[in-house]
Amino acid sequence: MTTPQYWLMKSEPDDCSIDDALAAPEQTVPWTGVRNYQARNFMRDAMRVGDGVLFYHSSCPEPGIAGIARVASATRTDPTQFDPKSAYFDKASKKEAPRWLLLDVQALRKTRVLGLAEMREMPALEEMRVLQRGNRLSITPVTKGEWDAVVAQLA
DNA sequence: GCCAACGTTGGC
DNA sequence: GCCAACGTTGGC
Repeated sequence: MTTPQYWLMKSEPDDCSIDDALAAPEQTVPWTGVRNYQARNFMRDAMRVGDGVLFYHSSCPEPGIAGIARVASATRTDPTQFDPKSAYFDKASKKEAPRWLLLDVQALRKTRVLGLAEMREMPALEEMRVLQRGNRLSITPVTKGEWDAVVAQLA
């Protein structure tokens, strides 16, 4: 039994919002489109079923945390890398050695949006990975302290 | 649309 | 292995 871990996962709401995830079967969506090795390695090497996920809306009018979710599966091959019609197609990825993985994310509840500006005002989030200058990772680790502070702020 | 910041690619 | 050029991310 390992201690639960916490993550923040960015999604463009035009692509998959917290509402979309809640409306999916079992409130679960395959997290397609991760095309960054560091983020992939988090999924493959560190994320475990049951880990907490802050569901973050990016590239939208109101960026911020929009819901709470959980990791719902281990990793498997992301099929969109082999689909020439997909925006996530990767012509350099070979079937016999897929580069990209996904895992399932289960939405648990929608929250009010905890916006970026409000997050930056929270002392408990001062060192939060996603808020660091220049961060572009779509999946970042969240400490228990940060998780608790976010959940309390949303309550 | 702008632009800062970063990751990846590819020539050498 | 270096590093310039390029593409992408993502807030504003």
